[in-house]
Amino acid sequence: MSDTGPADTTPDEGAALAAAFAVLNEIGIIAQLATSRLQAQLPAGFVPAQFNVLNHLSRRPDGATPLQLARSFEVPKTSMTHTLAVLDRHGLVETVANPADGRSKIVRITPAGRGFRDRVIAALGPDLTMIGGRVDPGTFEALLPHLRHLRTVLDAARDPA
Amino acid sequence: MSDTGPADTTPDEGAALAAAFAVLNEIGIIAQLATSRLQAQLPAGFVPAQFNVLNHLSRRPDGATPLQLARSFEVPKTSMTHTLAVLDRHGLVETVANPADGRSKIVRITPAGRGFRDRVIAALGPDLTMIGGRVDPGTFEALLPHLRHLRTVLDAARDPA
DNA sequence: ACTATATAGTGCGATATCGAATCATATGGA
DNA sequence: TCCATATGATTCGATATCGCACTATATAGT
Repeated sequence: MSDTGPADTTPDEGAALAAAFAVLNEIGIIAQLATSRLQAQLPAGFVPAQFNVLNHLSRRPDGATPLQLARSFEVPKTSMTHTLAVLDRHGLVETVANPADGRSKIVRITPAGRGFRDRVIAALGPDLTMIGGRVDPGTFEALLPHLRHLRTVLDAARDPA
Repeated sequence: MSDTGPADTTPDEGAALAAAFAVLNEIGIIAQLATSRLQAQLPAGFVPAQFNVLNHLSRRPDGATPLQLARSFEVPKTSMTHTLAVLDRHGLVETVANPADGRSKIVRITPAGRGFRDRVIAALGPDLTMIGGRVDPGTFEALLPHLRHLRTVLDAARDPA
């Protein structure tokens, strides 16, 4: 068997698997590095998961239910309950009853939450500019469509959930 | 200001920032989805971080020090101490004194650890094959060189550490 | 050699993440 | 209507992750 690939496949399948494995490996490493940089820009006491939820909600003016958020981020409901409790405690999101379902809630970002998000993004700017200045021109543009496509496929291939 | 970008830049800078932000956003989402799939294939009680260390060590026959591992994954030393303690307790890595530095240790993967890693990768195969069958042909090959390049730049741009 | 400082690793307490169980409300079928 | 089952959310206990403080060893300057 090859160094990184799984066992016993035809050469073509093996090569395809190796490429997929390598891509996801690189993506994992880049995400780790990017998360570290995000973490470094967050106020003390906040973690990337909390910012990510705020960022997500900033594009949903109508809000979302905790379960929808949990599914979007592929985390257990209980983790989202905790994350939302923290954001709520800081006044960055607000929670109201779901008029369509008495068991559920609607979570919305508050103006304070929007300000928080905007400040973090602004703080990331110089970092991103620095990175942008060091990569070959066109790198991001070359990556983006393929990444969107891959994400769409992965997203559609989730457990029937 | 644009929807996702930071404030007050020239149009060109703004567009470049938006592209970089979008790429890292997609990468983060894909990594999340991929991690969930990895998680699903791990034996109960193991987390991706532990597998990642095993996978990393499988390519370093001479082993690595805990600090090197912590830096590779950009996690605090204390997190790595814990991760290695779990792997050690299960006999998946072994730890010996560092002959070159009395304060340090060398961590190596054991045959059991290699078997563990190989089994997980084999279990991932069908999943990856399914994904490979649903993405446009050439997607992974198109992504890989640019991702490697981006990772290299991010890696080189880390704090002087 | 001696001292000051830097570095590798760990112990501890706090928060984050997660799985199992629980409670409340919805939904579908007799 | 009543009951069985499904679903949204939370509580609780266990593990993971992390920052701070500490110990032990190394290194540099004198």
